[in-house]
Amino acid sequence: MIPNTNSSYVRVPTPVEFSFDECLVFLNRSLQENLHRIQNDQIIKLIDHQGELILIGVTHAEQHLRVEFLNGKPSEAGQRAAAEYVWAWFDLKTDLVPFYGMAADDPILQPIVKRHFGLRVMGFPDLFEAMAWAITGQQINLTFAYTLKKRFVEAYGKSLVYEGEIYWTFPSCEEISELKVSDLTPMQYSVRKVEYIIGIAAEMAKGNLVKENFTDGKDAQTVEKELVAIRGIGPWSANYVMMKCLGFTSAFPIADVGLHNALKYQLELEKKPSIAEIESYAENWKGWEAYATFYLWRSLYE
DNA sequence: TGCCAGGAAGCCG
DNA sequence: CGGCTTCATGGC
Repeated sequence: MIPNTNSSYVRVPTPVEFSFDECLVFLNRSLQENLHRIQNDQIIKLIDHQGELILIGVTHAEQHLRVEFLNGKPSEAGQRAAAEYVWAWFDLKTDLVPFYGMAADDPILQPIVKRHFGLRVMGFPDLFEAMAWAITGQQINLTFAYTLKKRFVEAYGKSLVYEGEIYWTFPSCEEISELKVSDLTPMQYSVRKVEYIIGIAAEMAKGNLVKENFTDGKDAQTVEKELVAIRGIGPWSANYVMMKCLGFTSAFPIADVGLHNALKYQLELEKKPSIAEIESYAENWKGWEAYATFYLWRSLYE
């Protein structure tokens, strides 16, 4: 191996309301996760910036994340892209003070927020990844969803070996747009999910579907409507993508089974709450439904 | 072993 | 618009 003598890094400032450990718990939730690896409190992840493969090692230091470049110093644009990726990944742009102010008086959220202070909505900066993962996870258990993602990534993603371990990028929309349905069904994706994913990849590859279209100041209702118009994206997926990729703290995947189970356990209910009951609980969460949901999900894997 | 899983489309009235 | 059916297969 060629020794990396020109070690370099960038810093990404973190707010006070930030807990690296809480974010790590989330990133560690599946043993099948192959888009990052965590060892010794360092997150290692491969990023594809316009064809430039950048392997980053993220650690936490005083009031910042240190983003180290492990496979050589990237271009200036690559360094900037890596910093922006981390910024979006940990949702560092959101000021959580008002959320915590609201949650302090909320009977459901108060204990969870206290226990997991500093947890951020861990996101998907890449729109194609967010949409493809949402579709993959529809109606199947998370363990199986991770199995499917692992097969998908290892068939069509780019990879790089570093210190004996292999790191992957999520497949690009350009590559997936050229696939046939029969390329993916052997992985045990359903035919319909493959149609959805390839269809979305094709629209993105043609430039008809871009993240900036949804982050240019449109209100949440408009964005949700535009997303739901896309085949394969229903209300749950639209709100999931808005929450995890587009930065809407008001996004609310209210039909989510995990959310229902979290509320059931949290409130010690006999059965899962109805949508109407959830709407009632959520009246207090206005503007922060995404964070309420993410913290409730967190409460499921203590 | 049968019900459940981080749903959505398509059809019908 | 609201309800019902189909898809599809692993996990536990």
